[in-house]
Amino acid sequence: MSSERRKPYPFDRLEPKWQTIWDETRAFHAPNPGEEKFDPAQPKFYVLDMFPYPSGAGLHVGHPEGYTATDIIARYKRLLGFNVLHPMGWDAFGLPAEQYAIKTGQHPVVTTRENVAKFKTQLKRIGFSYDWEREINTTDPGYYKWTQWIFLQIYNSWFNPETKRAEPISTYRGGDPDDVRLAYVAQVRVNWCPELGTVLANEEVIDGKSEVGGFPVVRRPMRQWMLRITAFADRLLDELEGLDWPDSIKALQRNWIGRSEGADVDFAVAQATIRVFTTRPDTLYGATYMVLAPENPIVDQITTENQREAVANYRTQVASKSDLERTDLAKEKTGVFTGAFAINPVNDERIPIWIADYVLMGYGTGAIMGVPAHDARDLEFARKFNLPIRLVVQAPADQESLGFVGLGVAINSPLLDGLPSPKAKQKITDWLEEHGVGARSINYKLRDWLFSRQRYWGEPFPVIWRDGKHEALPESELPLEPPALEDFKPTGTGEPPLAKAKDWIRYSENATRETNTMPQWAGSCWYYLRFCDPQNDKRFVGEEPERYWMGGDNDEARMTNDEGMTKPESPAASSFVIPHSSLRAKPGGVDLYIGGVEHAVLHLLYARFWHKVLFDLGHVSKPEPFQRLVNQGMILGEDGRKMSKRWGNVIDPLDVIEIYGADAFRCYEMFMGPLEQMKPWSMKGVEGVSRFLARVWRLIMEENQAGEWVLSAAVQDIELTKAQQKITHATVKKVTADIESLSFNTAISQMMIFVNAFTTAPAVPVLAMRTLLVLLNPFAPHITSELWERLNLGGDITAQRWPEYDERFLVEDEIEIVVQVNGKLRDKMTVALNATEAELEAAALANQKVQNAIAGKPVRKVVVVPKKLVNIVTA
RNA sequence: GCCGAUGUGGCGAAAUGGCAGACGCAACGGACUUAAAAUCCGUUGGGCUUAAACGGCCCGUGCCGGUUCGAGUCCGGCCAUCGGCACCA
Repeated sequence: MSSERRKPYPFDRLEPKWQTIWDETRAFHAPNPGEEKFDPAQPKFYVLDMFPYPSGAGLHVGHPEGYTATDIIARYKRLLGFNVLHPMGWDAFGLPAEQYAIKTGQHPVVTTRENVAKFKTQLKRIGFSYDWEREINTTDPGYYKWTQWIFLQIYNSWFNPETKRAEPISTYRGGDPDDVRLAYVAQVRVNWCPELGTVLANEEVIDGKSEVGGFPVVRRPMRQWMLRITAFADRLLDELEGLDWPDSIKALQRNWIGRSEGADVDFAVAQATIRVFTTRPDTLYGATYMVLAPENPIVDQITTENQREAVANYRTQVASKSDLERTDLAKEKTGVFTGAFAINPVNDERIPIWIADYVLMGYGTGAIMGVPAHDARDLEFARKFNLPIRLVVQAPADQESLGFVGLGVAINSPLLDGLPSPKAKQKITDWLEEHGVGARSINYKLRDWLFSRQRYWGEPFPVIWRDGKHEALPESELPLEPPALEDFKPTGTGEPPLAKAKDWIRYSENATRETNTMPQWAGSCWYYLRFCDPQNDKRFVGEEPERYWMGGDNDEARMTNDEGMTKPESPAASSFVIPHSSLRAKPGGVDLYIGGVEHAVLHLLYARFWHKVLFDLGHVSKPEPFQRLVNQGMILGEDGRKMSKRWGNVIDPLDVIEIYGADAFRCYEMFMGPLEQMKPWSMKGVEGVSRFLARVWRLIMEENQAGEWVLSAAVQDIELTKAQQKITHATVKKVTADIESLSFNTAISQMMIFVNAFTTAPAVPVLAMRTLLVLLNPFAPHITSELWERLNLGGDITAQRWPEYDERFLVEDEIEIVVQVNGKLRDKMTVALNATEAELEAAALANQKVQNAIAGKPVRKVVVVPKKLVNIVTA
């Protein structure tokens, strides 16, 4: 051997070999309905990864964590006979790609092509079983043609509040349809990022900085394209219920949508009526002042002459503050009296009207009633400006009523006294409605989606402007490709780079093209649909493939057995049980979607929104796109810190594969710990898993005199011993159940136990190896394919059926029983399986250690759990 | 402040309310080897007892309480760490 490290088994030769074979035989191609080799008798399973941005840095070990999990599921499901859709593609439009292009001074078309090639090579080297014939790229005209087409569907729709559905704009019977379109243009205070030269959605701004790059973001009014996602707020909220998603993600989405129920209340002022929103109408009697947002236009109308200057100064001061400064909680409350008064409708009290920046124009009505006794912010404000404070809610006995913000009992409120808060809310709201001075009301934190960007690398809007009005580009003109620009950098002024392409802009004599582009999320809002039918040039997805892969109506073909894995006692009963599957086809959508938690309120909310529009318009068969969602946990560096260039702790998958092979890499990623948990990388851990695979190899292969690997003489066609029989069936049972529950770490543990048990055996039964190889195949596809071939077991391992187990082989004649005294372990006894409870009790009481522990005390009770334990309770 | 998640050996972690620490890493001891690597076998939560071994005993899953014959697991209350939201009325 040379200085090169000796490989524990020849993964460096066999892994590329099998990858080539899989490519050449189209081993993982999933035929669509109607296609050759499509088997309609089999149920479908759609298992999807969140497709990556092909960044210049290539893969890091975080990417393949989720990808390996989905690949194991895909391979496992195929072995169970499912038609498995397991695709991969590239989310290549958007800021990261464009920033990279600018940084490297290359055109994004070039960098994207290179980055995609790099990612693809890396993914292939890990041996993922993607159906590469379905590969898609959001920047291909053949793809974004349909992104633009879907935009037009949205543009040509409105949300009918009666039906609570999106409907074609032609059904709108009101005035100007442009007022109700789901895609509209509005002058809004946007998040403008000077550094990136573009506006950003609320979801893309974190702590006043851009999510991409971390650059400062300022507020600035601009005319922009918006998508009316708020119309779907209730459905986006309600339909979360039925989804099999982590509670934490559901909570994040609920939080982001931020639904609040309450009431609008009208306060009369001299010149007008001011409406406030409150979630606590039951505290109306406690309103001792009113506060308007400084930007509220009504301020101009009501401000009195001698307060005019102070108000103007305050408004100027507020306008100059950044969002970050304004929302700084630590700062003191500020505000100015307008000189005006409002009348509280419930008691005709005259209360002063203030303006203060703790009231936001963008939420509710931009006006609040100040109830200092029962709101922390109002209390702080009232104390600072010496405004009156009136208790109107009695707190529970052990708590102070002043500053109590929970639910209590109404006091000092003539109409409501003695009522618990929820009842009081109802009563006062009814009263407000009866008197025409208020109504039930619901508000959301969710804002409409700011959908345009002043960047080059995105889908151009299929929209033209004529006489100051927008109109849709005819479908026949899709895809609308962006102009080929030499200089595609942001202009910095807010004018999109596309505006530089004078010829491109000019659509006709009197019409010009829209020059904004769509945000990076557009392509990822529907890519999972395109995977169903990626080459279709007539539709965004064919109806039949969409129904098959995204539908949920193939119940009759489902592989389920609700009896689960429990077995009847009688060996005469059917021996083989197909395990209960938590991964079975559930009604509708992608059956399993794995990706990072960072998309909780971005991609996952946007995609649900688009999907619902498409559903309402009859283009897709189910209302939700992703039935089951799992987030993989972040992988930290060996030092326990987040991987980053800064710490020099980034692990490159290819470096690991070079030394230990792709199978070891895959297995280690899964062996580290629970999929959803954050966990640190450990090269030593990879080595351990690599040793395990090498033991599997040497169980079947041995080196001859010439240093060649040949089939081991120990492998023989012999019967399994009883113990081997048992561990084999136990392993099938555990590995199957663990894959179903995505507990890949313990599945691998069980296979290690299995291999350890056979390592010492004088002869290795080929039958046991056969079972092991199939079980291990989803985890380590290369080594198992090679060993399957070497053992000459017939066919390709990917065409085998998943092994079944027989509960009968798991039971023993004798079992070990735990004996406790007062819940403490004292001894273990081996007893016959069929020992009666009375026999168990007698045996336990006769036990010497038990007698010692009892020490003559009277026995009060004996608990017998058959096949498990005996617990003796003394006085 | 609100919402969510997590606390178990030296480390990654296992444990349908029933033997805490499976499996792996690290460490230590042994076999093989001229030697090393690789491989194989063994030990390994803490403490007490014992000359030593065997054996025996006590303690131990963030903290305090509760339910139970029995709690890492269920319930109540705290603490800590991480993530999200945050003047949202």
